[in-house]
Amino acid sequence: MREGPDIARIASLVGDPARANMLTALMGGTALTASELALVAGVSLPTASSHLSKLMEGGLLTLASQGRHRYYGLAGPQVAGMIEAITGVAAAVGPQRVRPGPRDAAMRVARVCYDHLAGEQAVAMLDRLVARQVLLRHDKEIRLGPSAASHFAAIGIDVESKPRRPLCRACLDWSVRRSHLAGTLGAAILDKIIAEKWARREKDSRAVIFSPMGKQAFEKVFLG
Amino acid sequence: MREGPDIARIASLVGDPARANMLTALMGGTALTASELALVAGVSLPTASSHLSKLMEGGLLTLASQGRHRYYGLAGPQVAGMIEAITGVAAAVGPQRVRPGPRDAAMRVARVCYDHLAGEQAVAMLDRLVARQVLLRHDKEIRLGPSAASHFAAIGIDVESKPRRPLCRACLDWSVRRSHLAGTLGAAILDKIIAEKWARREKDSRAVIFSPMGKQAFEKVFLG
DNA sequence: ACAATGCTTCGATGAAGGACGAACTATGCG
DNA sequence: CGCATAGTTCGTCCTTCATCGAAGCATTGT
Repeated sequence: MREGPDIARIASLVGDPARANMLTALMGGTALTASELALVAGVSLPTASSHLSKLMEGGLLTLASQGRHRYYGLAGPQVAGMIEAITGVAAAVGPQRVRPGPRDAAMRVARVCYDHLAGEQAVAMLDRLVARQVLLRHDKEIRLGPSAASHFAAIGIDVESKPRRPLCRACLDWSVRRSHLAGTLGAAILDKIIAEKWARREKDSRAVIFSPMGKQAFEKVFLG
Repeated sequence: MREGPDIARIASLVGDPARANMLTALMGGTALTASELALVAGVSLPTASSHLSKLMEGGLLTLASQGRHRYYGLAGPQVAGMIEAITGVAAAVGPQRVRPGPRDAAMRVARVCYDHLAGEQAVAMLDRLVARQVLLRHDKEIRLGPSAASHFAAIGIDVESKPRRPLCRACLDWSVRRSHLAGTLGAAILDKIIAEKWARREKDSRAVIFSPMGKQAFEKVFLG
């Protein structure tokens, strides 16, 4: 009636519980098939298919067909950011729910948030990096400290080249209610954790499980 | 079914056209009465009242009763940020709409975005401040340059004291599709513009109309 | 070629919720 | 006190849309 972008259309796409569950599942960063998404959404395959075509039409998802599998993924960081923002409001506004965070203990400790690490571990990591002044923080604004380049280079992460996406971003952790590190640096650190096999992704979940040795290594590098 | 914050509940609140219009109107930053919101939403008063109580229950609005008037406003910056994020996705995803930006030409030039300035003027301002290195920008991250303190002090804006909200933030402008300046600094600049009477708020709209002299003054200070 | 798997389309059903008019409550004004 | 204005509550209508079973396509495997 008054305005350009059709915000109600987008919001109502997210506003259905089945679709919201799908999108939340896709925040794990990996693309999923229609059947998997039907499972997490708790609906039948036809119903899921209908939801998926709506989300596609709304531009929130991308589709990669591989043989008879069709992998759906989030359309991009902007969409992920929107889901994050909505999740943040929902978490802030909804302490009427009994459980204050993720039901699963493992999810509280460490989980994937689109392409970076979230949960207690991630919050502790950002805290420590800021305390050691590897990163400098003013509220939501995070930038590299003087020792950042050498610190991250030592573990094989390049922070010198300027990527198109923001290098550092604060992302409000909805279980701990404090910020963790997002952006390309956050993504690179998660890659590192998985590549070094310090932790593995829990199947069908966003949870990230550290091995005892991996936890030690992670803490040595990031919390030491 | 799987998860903590009830994101579908929040999103579905925004997902109704009438409510979306109300929230968008409240992005202007000023609280509005139920009748005014009924008007912008294009619904009858009873319908609006029903929507408003739902938004209240969802925690998206605050209410200030003054006599027989009840002023509804956005619950806070987090909610505003969420609306922004949704608007961004809707704008990015919805070029199927014929008009690429706000219908109203004045809205394209300058408008209020919750508590700061948006539109062509605002985008030009950020560009210029970055070009002059008053502000330093790496993608979404904006921080103060060396000359920022003196530059803003000269026009009566204090950037030294650290506020709780981020001082600078990039906010994607959905009409121009480039960033403008948000955060407390963005808000302070808008205050300045209004206080100096360089521009006035258009009634019942987010549009900001510069006077000829005000435009000159603004351009001298921020685009000069 | 035939079966099996993965997914989509079709059609019918049912429930949720948005719409408004009328009646009710509350505040302000003369 | 009585009238006007602002807003909410109630009851009812009606549209929208999520849901599922069954059937239809498409791709892979034997």
